[in-house]
Amino acid sequence: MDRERMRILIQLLIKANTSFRFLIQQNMGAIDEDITFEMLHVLMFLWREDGINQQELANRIFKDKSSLSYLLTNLEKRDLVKRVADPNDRRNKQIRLTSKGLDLKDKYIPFVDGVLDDLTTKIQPEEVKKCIEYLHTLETAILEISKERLIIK
Amino acid sequence: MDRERMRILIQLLIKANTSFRFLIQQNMGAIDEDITFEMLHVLMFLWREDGINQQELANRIFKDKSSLSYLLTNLEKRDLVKRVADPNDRRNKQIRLTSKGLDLKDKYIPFVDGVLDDLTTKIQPEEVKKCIEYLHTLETAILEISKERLIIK
DNA sequence: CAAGAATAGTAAAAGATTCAACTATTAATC
DNA sequence: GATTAATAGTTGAATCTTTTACTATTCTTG
Repeated sequence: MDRERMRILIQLLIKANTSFRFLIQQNMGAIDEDITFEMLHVLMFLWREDGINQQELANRIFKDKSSLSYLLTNLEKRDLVKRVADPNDRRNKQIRLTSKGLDLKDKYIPFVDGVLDDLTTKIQPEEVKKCIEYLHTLETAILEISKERLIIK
Repeated sequence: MDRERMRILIQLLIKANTSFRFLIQQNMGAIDEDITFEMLHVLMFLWREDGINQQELANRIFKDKSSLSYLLTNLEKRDLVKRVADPNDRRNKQIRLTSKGLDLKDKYIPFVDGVLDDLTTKIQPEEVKKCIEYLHTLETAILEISKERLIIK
């Protein structure tokens, strides 16, 4: 019974994730720019914290470093970001927004905020808070088991 | 404040999803078979409901029909499934497990169940139940807004 | 200080996803 | 019954993700 419930929970996790991406991606078309959900995810972070190094950025958006490298290459191609060697540690690359990349902020933030606001009209604040807590518990559990199984191997 | 909370919730959703896939994929290597997390996801469903048509399968595992087509091609290549035209509606393809595909069940189900059981040792049953409820609310909200915005467009 | 270990980022290859367009088939409409 | 619309699945192209291996750089150890 517990296992079945957990299975249902994981399925819901996958479903909600897929649905959210779809929601954003489908409605991004209204903004006349050539970026995808994944690029937007990167940009949204940079709009908050420009100049962060690549590894930290990968950690913060939960992407593999090589996935991020690919995405950044595409963003550089569009002249939205620049990779800059970190003077303090030449293994690192800092990611900087270009002025063009910064300009997109005014286009996309109202859109994303609009979606987030729409969501808040359908879920009670207390529900959001609770959902965060429970999901955090789940995510922490997943990470712990990941570690435990790594040790066993 | 509400928007910020919602943002945090979405981030957690993405993170938990990524973490779960990683947990499964990393530990699948211990089973000496050449399948990925995504293929396993498909197989797990077929082990429960063999012979389902492709569209229904895509719906049930929340994948785009073309993604599923790609995955099924890979599973067919490995002789794990077979596509069979549906005699009642020739637009449809039914997906059937081969005996080889069925044999994998005994290898993978104990593994996946083990992971799910591990998770249940770290989260209270009541927490799982609540998490399902809240996540379902979130997912329903996402779908509703998707529909509303589709109508607006 | 030198050697070995660890780290950040890139690249290649394969798998996976998405979007748009297509074909064959079925359903709906007149 | 004929025509139009809708549906299931495939395909191509681009994007994205993962794993592995690599290089350059930095850190750690003796």
